[in-house]
Amino acid sequence: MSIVEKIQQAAVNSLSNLYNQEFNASDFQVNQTKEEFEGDYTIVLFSLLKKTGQNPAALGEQLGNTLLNNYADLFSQYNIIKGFLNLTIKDNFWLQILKEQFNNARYGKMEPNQKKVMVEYASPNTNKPLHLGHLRNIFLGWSVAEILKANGNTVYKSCIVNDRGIHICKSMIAWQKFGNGATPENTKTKGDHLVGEYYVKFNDAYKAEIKELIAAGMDEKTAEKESPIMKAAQQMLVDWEAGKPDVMELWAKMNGWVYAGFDETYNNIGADFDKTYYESNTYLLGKKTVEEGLQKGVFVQDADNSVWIDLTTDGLDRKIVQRKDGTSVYITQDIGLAQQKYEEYKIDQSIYVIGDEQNYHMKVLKLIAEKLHLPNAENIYHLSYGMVELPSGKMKSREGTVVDADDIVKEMIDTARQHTEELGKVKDFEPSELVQLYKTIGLGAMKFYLLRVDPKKKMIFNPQESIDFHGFTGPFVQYTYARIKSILRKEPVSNQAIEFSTLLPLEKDLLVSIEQFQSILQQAAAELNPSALAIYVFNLAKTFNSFYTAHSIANAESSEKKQLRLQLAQMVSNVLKTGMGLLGIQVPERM
RNA sequence: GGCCCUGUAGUUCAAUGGAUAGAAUAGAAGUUUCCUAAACUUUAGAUACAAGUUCGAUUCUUGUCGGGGCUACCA
Repeated sequence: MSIVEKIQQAAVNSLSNLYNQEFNASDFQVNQTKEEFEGDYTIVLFSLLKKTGQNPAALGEQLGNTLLNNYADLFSQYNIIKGFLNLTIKDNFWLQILKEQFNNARYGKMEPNQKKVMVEYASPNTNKPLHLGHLRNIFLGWSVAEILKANGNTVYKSCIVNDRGIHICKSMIAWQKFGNGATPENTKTKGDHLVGEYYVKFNDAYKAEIKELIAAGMDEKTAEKESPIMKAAQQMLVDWEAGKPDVMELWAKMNGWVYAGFDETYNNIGADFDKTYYESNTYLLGKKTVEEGLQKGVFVQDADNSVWIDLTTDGLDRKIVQRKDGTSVYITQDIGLAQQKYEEYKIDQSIYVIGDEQNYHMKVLKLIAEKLHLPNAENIYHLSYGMVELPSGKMKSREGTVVDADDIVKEMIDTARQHTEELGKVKDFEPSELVQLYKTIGLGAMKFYLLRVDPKKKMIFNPQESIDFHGFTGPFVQYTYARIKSILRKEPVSNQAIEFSTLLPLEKDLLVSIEQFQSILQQAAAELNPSALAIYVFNLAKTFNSFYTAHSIANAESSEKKQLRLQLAQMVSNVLKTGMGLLGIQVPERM
């Protein structure tokens, strides 16, 4: 039980006795006491005034007194300012945590429970490489999955690869036309980048053709339709759906290049999946669902045979679920896949990490699933995150402002190397250790920068700021960790329990913060919000740095103090490592 | 047009309806014979506007003004 819950429980018991009424924990708002007041935690009294018929001062006295008398092991003193009852927790409480947990590397993580969750994330198209927006998605999805695991859930990470459709055919046509047999090997180009180049070439050729046709007297709309290269792409899609062998072969070959490229990127940034779905396998799913939906009267068929769902009573529109030619649309296969996920894994919750531009789509998906009474429909959850923008505005492929994922990662690692070399602290490092260190720092900075913001909000990616290694950044936390490890290498922690006495303010601050770790983990899981964890870890590191500057560990005032501080430092390092790990960020032993 | 999101220091971000709105960075001033100065300390600086609900509003409601997204027989 957390200290906040303990306080709430104690308050419930106290007031229930005093007033012979029912109170529950949520009646008591317990906050950390503001720095300018004396105390550790504060009970806000205002909301209790009506129920007790007291004024704040009287109620505060009464409650404070009772708590002090009945929970003498927990509270040492209290004071009341306006409607706030400030409580000071006994040092012994904090010291007890240290005593029991200082050697527990798993501190904060929870025991396994029965819940199974799937987190779908990344979900790229195979016609171009990953970009900065994908990185936010990937870091977020991965971290949320790990946070849920740390809370005891069984988690499956999944990915749906968008490997079919007109966009893929565009790259294929352009490669046929302009490729001259180019392969990743003979061009020394990463496969996803190579395919992306042909996607761009297609669009260039397409634009040129339109221009030509317009010059020949055609109007723009017709020109767009009559462009030979576009017609060829459309024909290719038809051929693909018909399974034409040479088209299938080319498709498999080029997708293979892309997958190899993606795998390299995933590997490099530490993303992994338990299950990968391919749209080419799922796009026919959901046809049966359409049948059933018609039977149930959830869907209606128009005269031209297209199938629709009317969501106007839910404040949305009429939405198509099957074309007049009988083919599935995007949402149909999503319904099918949602069912398949459930059947395969019997999941209790299905989380989709998808940008907020698809809010409407996901709302429709869930509504349809509910109306069809699909199992676990109510547990479909769209983890909607905001777009990543540049200081100059939105990324636009047309204007060439899209930040490539591989490029930016490389740039971060390069900057880490450059900066580390300037500091000149790594003269005795092995070359392999250096490579690892630069990657740890560069990726750490990148991940922290993208995860420290509330996922729901759109964010600005400022290239200059993102490679800053000072302040609210990943490297700041990593540095704190490395400093602790440096001490612990020289001064081993004794495994013997030590009887401690009293705590200095900064020592207590650290323990108060450490105590909150599990609550933060629970909060991050409940909100599916890694930024809560990032902020927490940063604050803990900051507190430690203040402590480090103010008090010596190795040359502490007494051997008892030294042991206390060593254990404290070890606990901080454990929490930092666990917390950063859940963000997908490694921490170096030295830097 | 309809639906949804959003507006906090110069900038990027915090704040389950609670105390004097926190950080970081940029600015100003300092700290190294002492465990890693990628650090620490001090300082100045903000809730778009207007009503309402409340003991109390950055938070909830309404309106005004900004910014963004969605609204395809695309995915």
